[in-house]
Amino acid sequence: MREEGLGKVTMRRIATALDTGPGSLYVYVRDTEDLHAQILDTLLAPVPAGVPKTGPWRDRLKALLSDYGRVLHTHPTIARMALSTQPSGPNSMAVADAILGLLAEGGVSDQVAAWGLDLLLLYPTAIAVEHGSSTSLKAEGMAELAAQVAVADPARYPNVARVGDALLSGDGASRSAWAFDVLLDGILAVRSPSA
Amino acid sequence: MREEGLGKVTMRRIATALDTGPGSLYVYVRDTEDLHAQILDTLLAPVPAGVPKTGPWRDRLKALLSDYGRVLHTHPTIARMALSTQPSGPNSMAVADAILGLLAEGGVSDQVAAWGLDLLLLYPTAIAVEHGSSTSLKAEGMAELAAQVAVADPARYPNVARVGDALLSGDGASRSAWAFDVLLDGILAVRSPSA
DNA sequence: ACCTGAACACCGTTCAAGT
DNA sequence: ACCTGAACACCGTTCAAGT
Repeated sequence: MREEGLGKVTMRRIATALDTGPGSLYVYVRDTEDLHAQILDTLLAPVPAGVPKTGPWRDRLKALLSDYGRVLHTHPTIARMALSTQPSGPNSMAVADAILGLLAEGGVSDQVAAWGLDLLLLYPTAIAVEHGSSTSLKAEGMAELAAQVAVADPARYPNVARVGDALLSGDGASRSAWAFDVLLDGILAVRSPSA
Repeated sequence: MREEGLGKVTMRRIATALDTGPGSLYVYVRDTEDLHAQILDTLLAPVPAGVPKTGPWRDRLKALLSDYGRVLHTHPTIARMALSTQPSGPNSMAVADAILGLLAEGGVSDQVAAWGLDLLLLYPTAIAVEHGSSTSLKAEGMAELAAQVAVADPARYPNVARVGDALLSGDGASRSAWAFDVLLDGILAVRSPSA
């Protein structure tokens, strides 16, 4: 049934792919949101098993988050949904459980891990949505930003001018790896929420 | 011109509000994306000035990021755009400059600040998009999640079961404040990117 | 020359009407 | 009883035709 979704995943597209009319899907799903949620959960099935069983917890956690990000990255429409709704379903739950387990292994308290989980999942999801818009547009925006930075009036924007090209340095992969390190360092350093 | 946008901000809606046909906006904007970008930049105008001029850099930075988040929070359609495109325009630039300045004040290296800027802006943007879907849906999703956590099979999901209610604890404001602390602690702790 | 809105190609969702 | 697709209410974008 819900096998392919690399392009835009819409009700009508799936309906016509199934040789039926729109509205027929509403027997199986309540909503477009629900449709996306069900697809995401099936896409997530192989993720928890793919994480290495040995090695430092931190490396395993980063591998898990990268895999999660990769899934969303290839399905931007689904990523958009994952951002607005807490993913539910057995496989999403398995991913969450694995993350909590690895954080516990790293000595993170349950309270911090509970809130950290959301933060850790939010990053790859947001990145996937960010890259969702066509790549050409992204490159164009980058070029525009580069031009703006280069031209930035040092009097009005002293810090932008000083930092300069560093703002544009690095590709997606190295930035993601760095971001996971920031998040994990932050989670290890932060004090427990006083909820 | 572009004054109100608390609901859904669409080409057609603005066009009819301006007593003209759709397509007429294309004289002023290239795209829906461009429209949103221009609106965001005007919304951001008062933000940099609103940050307190005295006090610890960290508190001022958190105040700035909160203000940025508040703007996006009241305009979810715009937030969606801000997630997919690097905000451009003079006021976005001023916000970026202020953040870089505060990080420098905190002793963060330019290299780290450059990458940290993106990460710091990503969080409030993603949260704004997340809250974009109608509040009732969010509450429903929460209830569903609560049910799932409560019912979680401790054999299959041992960590979810153990952490339990902590996953659902805290409101948006306290979670956001905590997340900013994680990000800042992480940025202060992380090693410089080896770009 | 410049603005415009009809037209095109899409959406999600509902619900009367068929099987 | 159950599935369906015509119909409704929206979108963004283009471009021929008017001013």
